[in-house]
Amino acid sequence: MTTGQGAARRSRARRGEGELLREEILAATERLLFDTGDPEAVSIRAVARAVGVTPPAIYLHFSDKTELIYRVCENHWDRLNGDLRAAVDDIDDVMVWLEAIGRAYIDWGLAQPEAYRILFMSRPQDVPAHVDKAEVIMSGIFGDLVAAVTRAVETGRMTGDPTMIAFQAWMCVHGLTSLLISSPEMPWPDRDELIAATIDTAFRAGNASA
Amino acid sequence: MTTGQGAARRSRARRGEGELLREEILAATERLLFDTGDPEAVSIRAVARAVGVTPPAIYLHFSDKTELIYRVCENHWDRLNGDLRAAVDDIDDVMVWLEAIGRAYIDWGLAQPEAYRILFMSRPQDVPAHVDKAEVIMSGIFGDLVAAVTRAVETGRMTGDPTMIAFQAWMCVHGLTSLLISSPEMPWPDRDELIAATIDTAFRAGNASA
DNA sequence: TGTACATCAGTGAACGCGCGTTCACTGATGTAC
DNA sequence: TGTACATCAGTGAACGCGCGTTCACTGATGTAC
Repeated sequence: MTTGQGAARRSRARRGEGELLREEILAATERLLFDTGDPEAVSIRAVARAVGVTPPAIYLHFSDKTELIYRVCENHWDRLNGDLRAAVDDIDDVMVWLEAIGRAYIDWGLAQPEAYRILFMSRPQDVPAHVDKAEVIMSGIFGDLVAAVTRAVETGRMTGDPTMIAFQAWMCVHGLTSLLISSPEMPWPDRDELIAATIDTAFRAGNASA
Repeated sequence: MTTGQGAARRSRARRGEGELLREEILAATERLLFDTGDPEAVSIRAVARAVGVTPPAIYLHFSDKTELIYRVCENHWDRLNGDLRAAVDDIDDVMVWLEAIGRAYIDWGLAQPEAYRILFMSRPQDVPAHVDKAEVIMSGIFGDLVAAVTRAVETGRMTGDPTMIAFQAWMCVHGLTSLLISSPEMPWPDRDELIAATIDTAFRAGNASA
């Protein structure tokens, strides 16, 4: 087996159902990306093999490799935002919300390390030039975080600059998540304890009682 | 220019001086690695071009590509440990030492982001199998950190489990360093302020006065 | 001091590979009449 | 209900590329006698 000989040859879509292949290509690319965590390691040919189709068929749905990879990353962002929002959807108390979002973030990254790697640990040049990563992040869950911290400060439950506090909190949870991903073989302390301590530290910058 | 046509053809070393080429190869590989931050993006052929030599000449000094890359990474670790130790060499007070090492770590990563990326943000499979990364880290500057925190706890200046505190501190400074490296285009708050706040947070887990 | 020889530090050409992409094509599916 | 035709969803072969690695070789440098 060279690179997984993939599905048997895919039967051709009926007329008007060409879009089905598009979805299959995206799903296969995501699987490959998930396995390797490296956009460069995913090839058009490998995707085609995985789907059970010849390489030129990919070009019927994506203009080139860059666009294909980009579409998949777009999905990652959507999933991250969707999953995290769902995890804290029904929480009213802002301090509880903050703790929950921190945990949800760490869990998400550890559950799908390769997706996390692509979103937050990749080289800037791996992101297509027309994507405004700052805008993507700010309009997503991180924007919610800043809003939540702002509310906490306004109600006197935290003190300091909300943006600063939010960035610091992000750095704490990212530090944990990314180190566990990139160095799984380290003799880490108990993982649950580590997560609890990190959540605790993450929002201490703005802890009014500190 | 395809990939930098490199030096003009290198003049041949005199007899007994073959090891000179070895050093030049390592230096060129390090430069290429530094430019890309991606071990996969560095090729034997590109290294040979950069040195001004033909590809087979590389094999006179390294058994294969994996060994070449590994030797360069080894140098990175040595430099990290050497630079950081030098930065805190003459500090006696343990709390001052901790703050200084945190700053030195962040500065080092930001000054050579691609080296940092290779050491702390790469895929586990990019590291040659026979390297015990845990041992490399523990015997280096991180070992010094654990020792320092232990001293701080023993003298009553911090409280808690030294290993836990050290790991948490590492995560804080790593979170900052790696996010600044991987997302330079984000609208970060003032960098100096961010660094100061992170150093502050990093050791708060064990801050006896908290 | 001169010459044959071994060795060292490389070179040059070639191998087989997988890659992204293009191009001309095919053949099943649906539609018009 | 039957048939000619357009279209859609692909295929198959080929391009040129850079890669890691191997192999047989070369020619300057130093050494033994």
